[in-house]
Amino acid sequence: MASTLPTRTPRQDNRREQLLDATAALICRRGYHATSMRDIAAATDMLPGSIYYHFESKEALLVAVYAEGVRRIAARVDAAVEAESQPMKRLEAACVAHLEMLLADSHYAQVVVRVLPDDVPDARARLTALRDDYEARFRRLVGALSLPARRRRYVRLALLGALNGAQIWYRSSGDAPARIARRLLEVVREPLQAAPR
Amino acid sequence: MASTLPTRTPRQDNRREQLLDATAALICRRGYHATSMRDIAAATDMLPGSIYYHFESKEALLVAVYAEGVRRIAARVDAAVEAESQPMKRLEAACVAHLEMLLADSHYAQVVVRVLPDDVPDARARLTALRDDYEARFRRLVGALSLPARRRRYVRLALLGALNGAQIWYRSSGDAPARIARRLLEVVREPLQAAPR
DNA sequence: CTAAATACCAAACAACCGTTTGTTTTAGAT
DNA sequence: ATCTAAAACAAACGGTTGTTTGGTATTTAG
Repeated sequence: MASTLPTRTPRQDNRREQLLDATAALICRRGYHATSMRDIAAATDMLPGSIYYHFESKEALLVAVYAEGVRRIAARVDAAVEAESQPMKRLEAACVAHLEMLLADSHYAQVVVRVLPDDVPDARARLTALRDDYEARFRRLVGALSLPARRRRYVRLALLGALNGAQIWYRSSGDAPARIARRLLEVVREPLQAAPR
Repeated sequence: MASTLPTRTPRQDNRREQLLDATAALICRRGYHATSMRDIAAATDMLPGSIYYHFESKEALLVAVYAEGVRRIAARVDAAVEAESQPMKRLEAACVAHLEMLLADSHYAQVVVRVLPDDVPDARARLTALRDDYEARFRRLVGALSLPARRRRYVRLALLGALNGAQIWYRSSGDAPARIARRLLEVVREPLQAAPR
């Protein structure tokens, strides 16, 4: 017990962060199961066993990346939201920030959406908790729109589904993430023609 | 070359279909990489090697399940759409059929949405082609709504994203798939309050 | 009835997996 | 300069992976 009591400050050449970066990049491109510890080691110029100095398991490494992903996208969204005051503008800012992180700026954030909790049964609970914590922001933002209560839930779910789905079809050659975000929000905001032809 | 020229009709006790069923069920629950050939064999009361009589590789097995998934959900959606004539009713029927298959009725259909083409690089092209073929239906259905041309694309993408996203949060204890589908379509159809508070 | 093709078993293959162990190098505090 | 903990190496562990090979019932068609 308490085998590492005499702890002094980490070295400056600590490569823990580098390890997280590489893992995020690999998992976000190929998925969790298709990424091996040896892949991660190679991307970091390490030997596979060395990773275990920093993380006790592959799963723990994933959870760390996932948590960092939530932290980063949440921070970016929060900052964007705080810059606006009108509820709809705040929601729009959140959507734009969310999608910029998800499509372009952060491998970490992409892992949060790409890795399904069911992919890693033993970490399922922790991953969903992290994700729920993040998505609570959208609950609040949609809640501020003064919609009928029973619509709120589906507006939020539709919006998040539409945004996250972009990860599948997005190409960097097309519309920029911010524009996509606004267009998708626009779909939810403005009515379709309701009359039959 | 042409090693299997003398082909006669398959036996009656052929278990190919059983194999596809088991694979669909397993992949839809745990994902492609987390499902091993031995898992599939066990679920079919076979030995792992025996699978290779029916499919030349694990990848080929996935592609077969995926293709069958597209076939089934497409058939169901087509039938539902044909029963309606008004464009919006047709789209609604498609959404309902899509989500019923995706959330409850078909493991095959669930595989189509759960397995990302990037999970299996060597089959990527075939999987995306199959998926695109299916989604073309929604392109046509949305196209019939007489929307401004530049909105069509994002309406389709938002709708499919919202529907497919339900696979993540759906619980059988909540709203039924058909109701969820109508609620999500409703979000796209009816305007949010646009005025600031 | 018989020949041939179907459908599977049984057993192994090499490669890869996540992880452990013992040792060595290296940086930072004293 | 010395000592210690941090951080990595080197090499292997047992287990699992997808797949192959050779043999054997079983069924169907002529």
